[in-house]
Amino acid sequence: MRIFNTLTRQKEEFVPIRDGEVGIYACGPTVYNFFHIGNARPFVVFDTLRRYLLWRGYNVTFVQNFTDIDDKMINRAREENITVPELAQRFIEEYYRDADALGIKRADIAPRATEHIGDIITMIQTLIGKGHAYESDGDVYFSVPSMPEYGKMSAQSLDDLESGARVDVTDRKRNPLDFALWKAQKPNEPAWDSPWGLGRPGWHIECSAMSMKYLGDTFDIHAGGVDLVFPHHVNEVAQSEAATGKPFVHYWMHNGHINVNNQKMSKSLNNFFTVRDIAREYDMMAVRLFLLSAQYRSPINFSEEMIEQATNALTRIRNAMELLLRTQGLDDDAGEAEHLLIESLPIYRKRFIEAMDDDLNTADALGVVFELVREANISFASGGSGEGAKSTLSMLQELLGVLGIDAQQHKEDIPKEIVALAEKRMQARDNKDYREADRLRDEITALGYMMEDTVQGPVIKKA
RNA sequence: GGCGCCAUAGCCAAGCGGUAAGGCAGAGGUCUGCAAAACCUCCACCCCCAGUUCAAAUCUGGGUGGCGCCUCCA
Repeated sequence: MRIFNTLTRQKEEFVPIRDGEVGIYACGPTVYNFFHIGNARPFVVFDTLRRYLLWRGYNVTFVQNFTDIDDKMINRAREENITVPELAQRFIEEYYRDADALGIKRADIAPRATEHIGDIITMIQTLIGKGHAYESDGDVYFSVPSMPEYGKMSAQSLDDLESGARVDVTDRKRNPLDFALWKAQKPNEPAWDSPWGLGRPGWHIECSAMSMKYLGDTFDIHAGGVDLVFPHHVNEVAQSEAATGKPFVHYWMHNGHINVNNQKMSKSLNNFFTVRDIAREYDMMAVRLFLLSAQYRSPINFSEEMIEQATNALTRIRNAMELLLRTQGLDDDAGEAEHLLIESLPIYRKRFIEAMDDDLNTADALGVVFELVREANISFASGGSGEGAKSTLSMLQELLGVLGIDAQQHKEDIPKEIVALAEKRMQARDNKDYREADRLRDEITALGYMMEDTVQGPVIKKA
């Protein structure tokens, strides 16, 4: 597999540190609110990466943190008049509710910053001991000039950064670029005891401490949104490598943004859509399909129209799967088209792999899936062998499963009254009383269901 | 000001030197009692201008237009 590595700004062949094993750390949410569709992109994209690597036979350890202490947490807790831990607990639960709906597998390890204060303190002590950090009035800062390579990943030299520095200038810092590892307690803030007095960890240090704790000093893949490259990830690299003297991460992956009207979606512009709100109106699997419809590094525009397009595309997949499902019960002879399709199933798999191997090109991979859908429709339109339908369906499900798209229509019980109406309609139809049949179908439609007459008989679906 | 990214049909989106995948929408048709679904056909001189090459959407240079990062941010 080839992965675009932000470190080198090019696609590189992915070679894991240990054969057959992959360690991935993905920056998770700050749990102070519902997450928006822009937040959802990395969750879905890197979940897809994980699923793909697992499918290819790797033993994957996937770590995604919860940031449960920072300014946003403290402010929000105050507004809500609850404690920070209460806020965190609530939005971790809400995170899982939305993430589950999007088909995001739960991380193998989901560490919380507040549960790793000890690890963080130990790491800060190491940095101070090695001369890469210093205490100042209860704060601890990382000394950026102590790492000459600083900023390499963001393609910015120390000089560039210094000239354009817009960071807070505090007299506690020796250099404006230095960043906080530990922040002394301010009035009414949650705090933990430390060698520098009461305080709390800075943002960047938690990811370094937790990722290395669970994945080792050097691990394979670290992922997140592009906006995290600087300063978050740059700082992680600096402090981690300063602490261990070893390379921190081999491959850095960064997803592009989701825009609204070609503008970045952000809280300050107030143009964001939470996944929770979208879920009220749209199928979450369509949302996932939308998120995977472009290669993960390119920016994509969010709009209702895009979700509707994805919804219709999803329906096309579902229709084909239903056709295959119905055909499974049949015992017709396989036609020529079917034979050809069955023979070419491995080719679809191969093309799918080629697409995914190319830096997780899900857009291309989806193209392969849709071609398979069309061939399935052609081959099984008027019957076919149950066996053939079964293998086609399982290939389709396998590929969709890698993308995390559960296209299986969830079997809902059709209410008895609807079934009764459908039976009456069948009788009317058999009697060639089409007027009555159509009237009954309209009635069913009005009740929120759909009737379709297929080769295998009538089908009732929820509209 | 510094550092990057992008520009393919009405809307999305692959393509990475050999003559434009796929999805949505639209038009016509086939099938069907009618619908629906499905299938078939149609719908792109790849932002502009130069250059390299037998051959460029694909490489180079220059424009133009959009976006991002440099500050909390997925």
